[in-house]
Amino acid sequence: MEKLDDDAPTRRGQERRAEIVRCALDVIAERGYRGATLSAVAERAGLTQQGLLHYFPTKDALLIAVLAERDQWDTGAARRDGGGAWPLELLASLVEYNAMRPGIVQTFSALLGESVTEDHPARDWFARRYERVRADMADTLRGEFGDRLPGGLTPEAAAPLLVAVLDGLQFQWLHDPDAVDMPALFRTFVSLLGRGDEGETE
Amino acid sequence: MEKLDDDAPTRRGQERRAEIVRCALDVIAERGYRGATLSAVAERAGLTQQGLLHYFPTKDALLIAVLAERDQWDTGAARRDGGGAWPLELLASLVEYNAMRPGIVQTFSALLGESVTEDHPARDWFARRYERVRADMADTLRGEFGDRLPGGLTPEAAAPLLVAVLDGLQFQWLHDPDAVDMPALFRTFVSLLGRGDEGETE
DNA sequence: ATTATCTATAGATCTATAGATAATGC
DNA sequence: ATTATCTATAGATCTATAGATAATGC
Repeated sequence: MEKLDDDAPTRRGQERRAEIVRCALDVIAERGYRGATLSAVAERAGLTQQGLLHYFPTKDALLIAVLAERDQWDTGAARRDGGGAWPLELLASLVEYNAMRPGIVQTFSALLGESVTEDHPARDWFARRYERVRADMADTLRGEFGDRLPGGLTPEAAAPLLVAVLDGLQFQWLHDPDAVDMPALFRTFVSLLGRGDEGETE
Repeated sequence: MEKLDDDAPTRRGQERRAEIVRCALDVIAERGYRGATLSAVAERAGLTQQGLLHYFPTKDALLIAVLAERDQWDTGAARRDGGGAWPLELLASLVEYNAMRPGIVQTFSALLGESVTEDHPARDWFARRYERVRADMADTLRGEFGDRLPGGLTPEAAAPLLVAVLDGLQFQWLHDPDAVDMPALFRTFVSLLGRGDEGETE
């Protein structure tokens, strides 16, 4: 009595959509969202611009799919440690992982930058994401350390600083990967938070 | 025997140029560089798009003028403390100052984001700027604290983290100024660097 | 029938060039 | 003379719509 697809596109169609989203990620990394033309994305996916609009009726619809992809990515990362929470050590290894994927880092750094401009279609998404990430991070830190981290900060103060270091290091690293050892610097910051008086090697 | 203007434009012309650059800063804040059309900048400056091109022959020439403006700004800030150097306290008050000028913060955050994309005309400028800022900051920290900060970090490790916190907090603050107390959070970070075991209020 | 693509094209923009005209400064 | 602006316009793009055609799945 169950219908297998309600209005669900065919499997084939879903794969094609996913493929187009992947191409969009690439093109956004190269030119940002405003610079990413439908034609460029379509060409990379091997179809015409009008063919692309068959899958995503507007350019914004494509962006929404890109952001949804990122949401899943985040959820996946959170799930890997079991409970929507990131202990510091897991965060550090996430940064190591990111350092091997400059493309995806570049995509979302470019989008983050654009998103502060007025009426940008990803503006709300980033605002909400930050709110959520800060709250989750603070919860996690509180669960791990209580009301004070070893370094002396409250979870509510440490959370936005952690996020800031993550984002900020990405920009420096994208501009000069050889000069900025992103994973090592992040670990240095983490140990600064986690134990106030550990010696750090540069 | 001295000629007052070699090929220098008239005073009037220089003022007009400065005015146009200010308008460009505004429009970039609203739409980023790629989204900032010459017409929009021209309209804000009260002339036609072709009139604007009389002062800046290409769009990139206008961007270069915008970045030069920022260079002067930075130089001014560095000079305020006497020697191209920023002790931590002065940095903290710079952040307080920035928190009162969301427009300019937004302009350069948007440019920073765009600059990671390929062939962006500001790409080199940001890469070089970061290199210089990190080096200056490390020098300053070393001059102030020697080879170890009180919190245990080397100047070379602390410098990129400081820059990352500055940039990263700006994005969060732009997205939600009420939720993110940028100056307070920056001070918290500074005191984490400066003294490993001070109590922090949230 | 539905899905996947394509050709054709409308309707906006965008940057930049060419060349005219008015105003300003020696 | 030089500087400041304007009108006109070329030449590219860009997003999106309309409608045709081929392929796929019940």
